[in-house]
Amino acid sequence: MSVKILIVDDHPLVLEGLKSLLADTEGVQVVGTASNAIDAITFLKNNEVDIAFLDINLPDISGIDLCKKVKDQFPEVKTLALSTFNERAYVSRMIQNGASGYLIKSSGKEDILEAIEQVQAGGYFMNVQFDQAAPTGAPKTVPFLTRREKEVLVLIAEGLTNPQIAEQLFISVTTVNSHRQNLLMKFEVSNTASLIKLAAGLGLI
Amino acid sequence: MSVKILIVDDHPLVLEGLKSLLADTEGVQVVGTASNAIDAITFLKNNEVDIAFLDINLPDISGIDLCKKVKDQFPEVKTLALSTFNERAYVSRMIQNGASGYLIKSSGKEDILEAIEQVQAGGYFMNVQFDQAAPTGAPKTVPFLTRREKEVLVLIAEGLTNPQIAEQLFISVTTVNSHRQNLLMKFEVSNTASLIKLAAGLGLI
DNA sequence: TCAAAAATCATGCTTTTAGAGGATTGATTG
DNA sequence: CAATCAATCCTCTAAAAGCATGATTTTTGA
Repeated sequence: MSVKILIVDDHPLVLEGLKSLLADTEGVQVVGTASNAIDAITFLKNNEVDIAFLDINLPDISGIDLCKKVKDQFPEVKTLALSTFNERAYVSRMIQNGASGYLIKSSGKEDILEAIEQVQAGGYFMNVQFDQAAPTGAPKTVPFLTRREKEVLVLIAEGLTNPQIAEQLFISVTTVNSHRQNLLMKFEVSNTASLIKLAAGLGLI
Repeated sequence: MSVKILIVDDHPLVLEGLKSLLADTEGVQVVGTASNAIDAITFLKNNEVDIAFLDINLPDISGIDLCKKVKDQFPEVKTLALSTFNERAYVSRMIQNGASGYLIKSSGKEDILEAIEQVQAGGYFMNVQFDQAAPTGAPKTVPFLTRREKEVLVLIAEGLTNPQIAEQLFISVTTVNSHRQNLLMKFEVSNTASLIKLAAGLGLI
């Protein structure tokens, strides 16, 4: 009996690539694909799936949220995060949300098959490149940000100054500054440039 | 006689996906793939190619530079830029460097085939999504940056301050500041946060 | 070769950030 | 209920960034 796989990614090329790579493989069967979270959930309701490959960047909701939804509604479905370099740091969040592993999209066929094997056996799979190839100042994990911090972060990225942000959010400049300091602390950086670079690399802005 | 295609991308999945999409298509033949610029150039030296699909983010040199190299050394080869959302703005630079068009990686099969047809006929191809889906404050074009400006930009993104950058580059703080001001001007922004966000979105850092 | 562009430096001024050290309120939750 | 945490506000200082204006020297490309 073959492992039933659902692929969720909004890039037809990735979909096609994975399908093609897995097509001629014994014991593995791509039973469906989806390009957004809603279709993915719908598919899971109506079909039996062993492993769901989840892209981290989806048009409607983030892969992280989708992962949570899937594990909540379909706990028997194992999930594998699909990420690119820049999203490495997201992965720990996926794992926290119940993912059984992750694959970077530049993985070769061997990695992918190994991942499926491991995960299907109830284990976890992590690309080895994960730890070594962490480029330029990526944090170990995506810091947990509060609602307000996220708002402030976005406004900083849009180029607003503290006074402007204060005006926008109807709060005092000192409060904005507090959030700003907290952001710097949580990202373990010491200025706006690094902050924005990291946040951008993590897809937060 | 079929159109001979070379695909240059460092993601096996994209390579596989494109190959798979084009495999069963009449009149189109993927004659080779490369995952970096050096391999691509080598392949072009030894093989006849009609159209080269060039990923914008390659491990060794940027797709923009590769595009230039290809057009210099192999003017008869037509080039098609492969980009993701975030790199839209790069595309104009590719066109300036002689590319015959671009495809975003989320294109479907129809788009890809149409692109090949157009380009092979001597025309240009642009995804329609290009103009409409320009998100959050992207500039019309990627500003042209000088060598020094790029260096300074990277160091800013790494979180260095003007004094630190000055020390690093063995130049005066005022000079660093000049470059910084020029960067702000060229990107049409007024602070570091916006600058880094844009630069990150364009894959410059 | 000659003009444009790049890289270099300076001065003075204002605004914004970064950093330290608090303090208060309200909600959540074990 | 007490502890925790988010969100709010405060003062003060020093450092850095932003803005204007202007100038000299290399490079480089047409």
